[in-house]
Amino acid sequence: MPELPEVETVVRGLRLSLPGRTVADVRFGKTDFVDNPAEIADQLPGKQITEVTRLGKFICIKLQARAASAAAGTPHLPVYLIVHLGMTGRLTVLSSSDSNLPHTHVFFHLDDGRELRYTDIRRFGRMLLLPESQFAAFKGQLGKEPLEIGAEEFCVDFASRHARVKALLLDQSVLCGVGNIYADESLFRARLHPARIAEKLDKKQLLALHKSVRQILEEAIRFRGSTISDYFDSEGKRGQFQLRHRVYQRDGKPCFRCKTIIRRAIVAGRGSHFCPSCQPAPRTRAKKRINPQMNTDKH
DNA sequence: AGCTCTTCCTGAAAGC
DNA sequence: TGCTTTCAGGAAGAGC
Repeated sequence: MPELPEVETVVRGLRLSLPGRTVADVRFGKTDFVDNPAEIADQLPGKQITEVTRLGKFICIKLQARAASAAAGTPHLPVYLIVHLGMTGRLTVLSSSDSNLPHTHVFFHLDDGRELRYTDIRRFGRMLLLPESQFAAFKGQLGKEPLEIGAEEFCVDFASRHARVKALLLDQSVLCGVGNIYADESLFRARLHPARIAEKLDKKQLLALHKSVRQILEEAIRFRGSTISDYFDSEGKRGQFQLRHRVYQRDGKPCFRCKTIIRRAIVAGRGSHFCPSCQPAPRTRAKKRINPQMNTDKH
């Protein structure tokens, strides 16, 4: 599923072909994942793409009226087309003669005859248009960029929280961009069990987590993301980082570090993969324990 | 504050 | 064989 490294890979690909292009026309299929399809279809034609950036897991495509039409009168302020790929979203630039992938729901016709297409099997993605004036507020709702946050800041943010460390890593208002794969891989590298309570971690552990999140994301970007089933970049290519996963979807297989069998359990509502030996479970209060291990096992 | 449950959606895989 | 059920998961919202 597209998380920060996958979205970054898509953005880097789009940056090679979109800036400078003008949107000629917009066509929609299903629109239940689009906030304001009519507005998008109305406002984008005639606007030129000036920038493609990433905010967490969001792709931000900045568009402006071209100089000539702006000079003609009506004030045309920049707008941002914001795209979240959800679970199965894909953005691809294709020639208009290329055949359609199934579940393609948005077509942006460009002035060079090509099309930017949005495909999303499950439609868990999201698309919206933001005027520039609302972009800062949108950005403000998101947590800090995991590749930018400093070690001290990271420690302060986590040490003040009572939540499970896995839940915090996934919380987009704390850190933006980390999803299930990279949360599990980061926790394994930092040797922390996903159910550990953040405020109970010591400084050394928090520093290790900060470092591993950053390292894992950087490595995953280098490998162009992870393709489990549905992720493909803007050129339709698969990622390669899934070949280097140490725990994600490796339940039942031996740990690369110690050979203990990797387990899967639900933590913070998400399937979580960990090595029970490298990542010891937090101490639990001695209560009536029916199943002394993790009582939420699958299989 | 933070946890769990539910909803959205489809296709793969398991169950019968 | 073929139909039915279950499940995965990012994010948001409800309820505790």
